[in-house]
Amino acid sequence: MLHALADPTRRDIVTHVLQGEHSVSSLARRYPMSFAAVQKHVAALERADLVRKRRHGREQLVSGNIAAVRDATALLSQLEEVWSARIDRMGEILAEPNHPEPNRGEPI
Amino acid sequence: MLHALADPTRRDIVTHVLQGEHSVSSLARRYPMSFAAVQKHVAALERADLVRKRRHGREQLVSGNIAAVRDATALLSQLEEVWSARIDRMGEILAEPNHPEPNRGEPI
DNA sequence: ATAACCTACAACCGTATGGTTGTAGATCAC
DNA sequence: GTGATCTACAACCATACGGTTGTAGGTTAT
Repeated sequence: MLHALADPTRRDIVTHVLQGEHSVSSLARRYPMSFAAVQKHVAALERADLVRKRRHGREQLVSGNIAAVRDATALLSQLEEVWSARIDRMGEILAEPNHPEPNRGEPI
Repeated sequence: MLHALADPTRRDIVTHVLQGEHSVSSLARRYPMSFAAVQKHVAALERADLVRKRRHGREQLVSGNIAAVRDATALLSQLEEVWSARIDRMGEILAEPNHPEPNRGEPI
């Protein structure tokens, strides 16, 4: 899923379809690559559930799935939480009376 | 950078080195793959500046760069902002008097 | 000095990725 | 019906990815 968002073209596609539905071909016109290439990008986003498709006559309308984007963001936020948890622990340790030397377990 | 975080092993490495410094070999011991493989992962994370290395004797101590993680999170958050901006616009449009049919520019 | 350890890097392999072109099925406009 | 359009998919290509093994250099311990 993060892999799907790692490509700039795909992020741009997600940005646009989050603002409203777009057909695959109208999306394809925005980028300097073939229709098939954009179609593959959309398929990759669809596989990651970042995007949904809805048939409308001969065209396929693509829209963004905000929930999946939030999931991705949450995943990264977890990393930040780990970091702040470490900071908290450091605060606790420093708050303790006569704390030992904080080496990495390698006694001198 | 998102690509660097797309791999589960690399995310796990980031998680650990955000909590404290670890040598490359001690990291390697955590995963069911060769030392060289883990070394490559660390190199990829270093290229994305998600991780820093510091020489200490014969070992190389790896630590996490929280700023880069925040940048990645911010990048995804921008997508969510686009979404909420759309919601806001929808509110405005609905608030307008006699709004026209919101088709996609294809007159019937 | 020798052995053990940590790291870096190159070479290789199978597979996935991002792109292309081409073909074919639906659907719409005329 | 015919032609234009939108989509899907297969085949192909070059490159990158994630993994392996092997080699070599620097550091520590004995």
